Amino acid sequence: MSEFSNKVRCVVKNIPKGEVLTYKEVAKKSGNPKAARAVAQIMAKNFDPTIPCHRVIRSDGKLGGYNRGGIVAKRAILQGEGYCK
DNA sequence: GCGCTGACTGTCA
DNA sequence: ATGACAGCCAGCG
Repeated sequence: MSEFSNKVRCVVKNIPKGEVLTYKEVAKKSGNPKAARAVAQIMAKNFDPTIPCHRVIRSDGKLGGYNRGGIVAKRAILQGEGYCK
């Protein structure tokens, strides 16, 4: 695992309840503002149970995806935490 | 080292 | 506003 992936996990893990960061923001905080795609790649295949990946969304305001119950579960979790769009 | 893939993003028609 | 295109990056075979 490279340092970048580790950073990504750390950033996502630190997202407060009720808040959501875009892949771009996460990538930026991880050290690579242009690695939004890489972030998505890490989340998509190497999911970490300690990370609330459901708090990571697209810059469009769309949810993107979820590998742990589907986009539906993700939406439900966000709404449950207070993120209502 | 090369090429493919993907939960992305920004720009143009 | 919507769809198509190109650019970028890390992980894997």
